[in-house]
Amino acid sequence: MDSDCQSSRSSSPEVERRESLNFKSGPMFQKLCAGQRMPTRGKMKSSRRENQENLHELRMKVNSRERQRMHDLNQAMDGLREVMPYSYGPSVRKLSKISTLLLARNYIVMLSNSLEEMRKLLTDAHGVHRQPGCTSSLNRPHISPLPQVLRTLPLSDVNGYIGLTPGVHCTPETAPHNLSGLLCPCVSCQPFSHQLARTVPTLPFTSTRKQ
DNA sequence: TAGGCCATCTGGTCCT
DNA sequence: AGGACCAGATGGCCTA
Repeated sequence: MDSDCQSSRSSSPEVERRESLNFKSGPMFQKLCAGQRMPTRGKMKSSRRENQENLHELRMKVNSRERQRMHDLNQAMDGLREVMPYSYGPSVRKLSKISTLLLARNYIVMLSNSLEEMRKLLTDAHGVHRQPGCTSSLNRPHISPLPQVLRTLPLSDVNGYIGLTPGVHCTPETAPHNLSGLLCPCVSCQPFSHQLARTVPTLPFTSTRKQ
């Protein structure tokens, strides 16, 4: 293989099997072969075989690049998982891709809010007046700006920080839910958040679990 | 066993 | 022309 497989499942056997079995019966191969001009009878066999080999080689090259591209994408996804406060711990299953993206989004929102609160506190502390046009909210409940600490906390504490507790059951009637200025991940507030519940059972999103 | 997640292949489209 | 990107299809693995 031209690259190491980063996933838990080895890709090599699958790749070899598919590339050897599928290609020559595949639609692309058949189409391309059908489109070839027939050489003179004497050279027909060797020429056709050459074409097939070239096409096969080309296909293998394209497949390999695509595989590498997806591996790079997965590596980036792993990098994202590493900086998420939820994603480590022996008892926590690896986040799915969709869960990673949704949680990352919420995490960014959370950090942004923390930053805004921090700015507000600093502004208040130093008696600096707001600039015209500043939209920082004044009536939002206080959020402790402790993202560094957050990363070392147990999951339950993190949940508490972002306003989610096990036992909170969101309903469509009460949406949008107030999570201290954060985006609630329940199905009522976010269309795709239900996937979190299924893939991350240790997170307190069980109220959105699909039955 | 059904459904979710994933890796891979493939063909099309866009870009350089 | 060749490579990157994308989305659909397919099949394997895993879990509830």
